[in-house]
Amino acid sequence: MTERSVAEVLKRLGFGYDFLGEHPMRARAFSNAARTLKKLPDVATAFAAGELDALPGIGPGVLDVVARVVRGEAVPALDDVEARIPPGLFDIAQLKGLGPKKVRTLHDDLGVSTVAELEYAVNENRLLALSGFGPKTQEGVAAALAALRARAGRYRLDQGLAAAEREAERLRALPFVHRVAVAGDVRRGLEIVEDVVLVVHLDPDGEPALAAALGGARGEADGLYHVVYAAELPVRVVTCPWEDLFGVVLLRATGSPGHVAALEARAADAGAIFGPVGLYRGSERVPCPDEGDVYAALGLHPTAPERREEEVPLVALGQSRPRLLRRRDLRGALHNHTTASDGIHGLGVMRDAAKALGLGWLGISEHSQSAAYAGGLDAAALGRQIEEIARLNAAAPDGCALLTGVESDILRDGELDYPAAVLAQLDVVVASVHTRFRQTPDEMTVRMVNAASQPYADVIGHPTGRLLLGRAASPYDVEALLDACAASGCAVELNANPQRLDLDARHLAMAKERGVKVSIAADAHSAPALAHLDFGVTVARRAGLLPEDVLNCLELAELRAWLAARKARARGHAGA
DNA sequence: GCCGTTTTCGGCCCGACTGTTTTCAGTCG
Repeated sequence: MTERSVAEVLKRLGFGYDFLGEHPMRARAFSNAARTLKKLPDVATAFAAGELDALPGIGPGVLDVVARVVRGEAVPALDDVEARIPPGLFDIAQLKGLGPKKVRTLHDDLGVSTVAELEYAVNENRLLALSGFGPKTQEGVAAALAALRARAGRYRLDQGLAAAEREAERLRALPFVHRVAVAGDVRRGLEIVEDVVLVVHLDPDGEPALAAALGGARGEADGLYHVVYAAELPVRVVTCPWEDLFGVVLLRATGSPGHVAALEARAADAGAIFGPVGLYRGSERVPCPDEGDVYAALGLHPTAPERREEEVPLVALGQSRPRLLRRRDLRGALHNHTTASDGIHGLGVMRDAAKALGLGWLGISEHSQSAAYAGGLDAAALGRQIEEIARLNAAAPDGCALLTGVESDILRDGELDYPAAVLAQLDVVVASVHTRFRQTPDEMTVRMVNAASQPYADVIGHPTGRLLLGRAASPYDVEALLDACAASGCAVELNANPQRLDLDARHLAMAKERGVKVSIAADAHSAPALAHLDFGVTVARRAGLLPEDVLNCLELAELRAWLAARKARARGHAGA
């Protein structure tokens, strides 16, 4: 039912060849290609545009696989590999700490071919006897299995949003459907969702036909029918039989329960009833074709979907309310990568893509020298990029301005990865942790506070290091980091990659309280990935951020002034 | 399989970490 993505197919080929031990270098080639294409949000579009062959590590063999996957055809090489490897082993290979070699041992020496069998083997301590395995390995596998169970049925926002849009399109194509809207946790922009909720206005007798068209199960709750079916995610379609009820149904299907309860209480205070099938004053139903009609009838400003949480108060008409950040407030974005480190597009392509998104400036921050695996730049390579950026800026003075920078690894004690003289040449320094995630919380707190106090650190990148449904946030004292940022003037990043969304909304609100500026970073490793900024705006809105809280909203000259002030402070620091 | 101031063969990101070993393989970032 769910077709595999191009990157997944390539990854399976890579693992398969590695597991079979026949073509180790071919395996690496496919694994590398999978990693490269993962940096593109939409491989099919890039393939259709003929943009893939230019990418490093993408040759005729990989392109052939991509073409087949995009066209929905079978991939003979994958069929061959999958015919020779029990399917469960591909799942086991996803577990942290288990690579092709260890999976091979598990299979050959223990007869394990499924996740369930692996769990059973772990419970019986049977991994201990395997060569290359020991108590720590078994503990690690047990933890990875627990993490796998914990994320079952949970999806990232980008996955939920993509599925919601696909399913909404599908519903709109049905002749008896008049209007479709995305609701639920996806609409409120939760970083992790469990299902997709859609609201449809359809013919009064259209609901059985809807269930038939979707192949779903019918149900009924609070006087409304819904249809439940499985797509990439579980989908629940709430049906709205009357046009002037749509606002009510959409509002209630969007939630949160706490927000809906607050609206119900507000209605009750005004002697009205806000229920599942309408807003009633006495026996009269108030027509509410849109959500705004509900809020207006209750004497309220509409609450943005991202702010509809229990702890966010309703705002009465006549009360002033701050205007939340919008996408079009963004003038630029920091922290992006090019082919100079581990990005897949060059400076010119990145700049043009940023301009096409309406951005007037774009910060380039490649990996630093310690990050050899990501093609980190030494001081000389940084110097060459600074010159190239100067040339590009001079050649197109009216285009999107490129800012020089680096994403410096934060070393074990919080120091940056270059001497001050090198950092001083750069427009902006983003400081991020990429190694030694397993320091104790106290050590990590000291490390992060030190990093935020480094004179040349301008932004702390993806501050907790979490990977959603992958790696937990580093369990250190984020408030101590924010205090240090408030003291030093260092900004914090909201990494907008949907796998990170780091900091989260709760911590961003704490940053705002302290007056710490937020940098919404695409952390783009390809030109199309700049679009991830949209997710950043969603999270920023959930945190209640305003344009004035966000560095991206500065005009180029204002940003340069902010950076220059930090540079002057750093020089003073060095002179002291 | 991909790639090329190493260019049609012969290499292939590389250092750190970890847990396992008894000198290092496997995995990760």
